[in-house]
Amino acid sequence: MSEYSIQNLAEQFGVSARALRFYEGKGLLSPLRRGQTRIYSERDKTRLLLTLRGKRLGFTLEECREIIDMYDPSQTSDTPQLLRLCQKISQHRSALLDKMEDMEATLKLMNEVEQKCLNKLTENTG
Amino acid sequence: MSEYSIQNLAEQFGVSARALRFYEGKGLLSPLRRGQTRIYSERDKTRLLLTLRGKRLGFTLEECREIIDMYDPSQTSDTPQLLRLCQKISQHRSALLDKMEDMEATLKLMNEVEQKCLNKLTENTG
DNA sequence: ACTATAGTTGACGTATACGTAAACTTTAGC
DNA sequence: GCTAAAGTTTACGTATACGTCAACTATAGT
Repeated sequence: MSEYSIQNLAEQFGVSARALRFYEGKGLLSPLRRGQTRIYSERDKTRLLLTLRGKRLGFTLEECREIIDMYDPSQTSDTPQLLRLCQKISQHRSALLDKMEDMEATLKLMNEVEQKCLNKLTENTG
Repeated sequence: MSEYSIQNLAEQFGVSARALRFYEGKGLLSPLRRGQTRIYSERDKTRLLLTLRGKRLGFTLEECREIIDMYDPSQTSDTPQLLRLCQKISQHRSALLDKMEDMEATLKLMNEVEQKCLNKLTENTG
């Protein structure tokens, strides 16, 4: 049950088959082939989820790939590689926390404007 | 003190003058002119801040403009317009909260991978 | 008056992220 | 065996967000 056709996977995530092939070209997905036909696995599905999530957060596909490759259970036991991984995680977390601040600031502003808006509306009615 | 040249404003935000002109073409900024020369005000500065913040969150410039125009103290007292504003705020807040969920999920994943990474490192050392 | 500096308007170039059409192959159903 | 559906590659097209000249103007300093 962990095999998906290109159309199936595309529909599951609401993207086009073209997009999946494009992501493959960018190294984000690497489906097996039955003949020429692409066969997507659970791993591909997970990576697609992370890709789209990253996109929504404003990361480029290249950045998504970097992050996702990092998190992929490639399972290195090599100490220097593990250290580099920890470093990269720190970097990406900083980037995310920065975005988080942007979001909180934006939400705060939204709430303020909404309050002003509601106040005016009650003025109009009252 | 609330006037800035194009270079000055660009440097304050770490963007190019070209970008500021581009944003102007997109309706995000609307500096006054002294002759042909652009003079940026505090309002422009604020809108630029919001623009860059929106960009970092993955909004297009067009979306940024929509949001920022909305929040700009144009101060409508017109009831139907105020109601539309409230609606739009709700929409944008939903979009933001979705992004927030993406971020939290990503942070959670980061922490998990980091933990695994640290565990392996202690294994290697121990 | 001369030059350096900053600014202006085109206009073309570029990277990202796909869309879309063309031409062909493979697979499934009748 | 034939057709329709789904898949493939190749290649050009498009929207976004600027970068990068080019050619000209305007202003400040010596």
